Amino acid sequence: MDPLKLENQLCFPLYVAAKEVVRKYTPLLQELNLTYTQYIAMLVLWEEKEIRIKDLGDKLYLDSGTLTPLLKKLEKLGYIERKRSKSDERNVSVSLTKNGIMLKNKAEVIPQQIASCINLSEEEAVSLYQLLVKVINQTR
Amino acid sequence: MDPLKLENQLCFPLYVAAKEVVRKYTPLLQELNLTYTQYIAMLVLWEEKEIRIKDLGDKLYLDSGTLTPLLKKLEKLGYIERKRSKSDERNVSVSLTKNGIMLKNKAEVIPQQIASCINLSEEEAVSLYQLLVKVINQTR
DNA sequence: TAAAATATAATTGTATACAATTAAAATGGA
DNA sequence: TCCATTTTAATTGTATACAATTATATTTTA
Repeated sequence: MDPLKLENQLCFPLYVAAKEVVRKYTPLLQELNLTYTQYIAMLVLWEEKEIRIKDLGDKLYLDSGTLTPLLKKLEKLGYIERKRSKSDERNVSVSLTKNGIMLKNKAEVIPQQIASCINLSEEEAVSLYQLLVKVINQTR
Repeated sequence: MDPLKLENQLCFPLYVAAKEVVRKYTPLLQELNLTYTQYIAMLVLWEEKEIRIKDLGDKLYLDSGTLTPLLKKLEKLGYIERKRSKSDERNVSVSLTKNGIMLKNKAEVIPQQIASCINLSEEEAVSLYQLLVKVINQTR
């Protein structure tokens, strides 16, 4: 058993699966003018209404180097607004515009479309989810 | 159960786990002057000695848009050679240099180092592997 | 309180990813 | 054979990721 063989690597199918699933999102998200990363940022905003970039980064496991340009794009698209906090000027918060709120309707169909092409049983999906969470918690 | 909640998304922990595990590789691979993507390309070459870019792309799920600049970097580092096939000039093959072959020794320690920080049981690792393969096969 | 430390977003630089296109070579069918 | 199709790598353009640095603002501490 050679640990340097590609097929003996656990990380490689993880890397490929993530890449390929994200790629599945691409044509669906194009209808909303979003990329996958922009989409998960919108997911958070549809829950939170308003959030500091710092907290958004903690949730998405992304830093300002990724988020700053991404959020500027979402702002240019008219989905969000950015504003610097008055009480602590280090913080910038983002919040939904009317268009951003409305976009949620168009997004409703996406999870089902993805689920139907991933096509795991309920038990498999739960099991995969739990294993991934375990991996994530150990890499922190 | 809101399917648009971040925590109800299967893809999101998949995306994060892949990202974070790849990030774990980064400091280890720096010792070899490699990035993760360059590393998996080297894994294939340590098995195959020589391979067409097309076949390498099929194995790694990457296209020439990613591989061409990446392989040029590996060539510049002195780990591989690129040469166009004489019998079919559309094909370019890559093969290991002496330095590329020797690099394998330095890489031997990496799988164990990663395994120890992912820290899943044997059964969990097998289960995760199989679920990921299932996902990959369904996204093709 | 003044200096040091910390926190935050933005910037810079490097390396993917990938869709779409291009260019060259090879193949197949009329 | 000749032309349309296919195959392949390279190129182009856009969008991440992330380490490292920078610039401000805030908090802590001596």
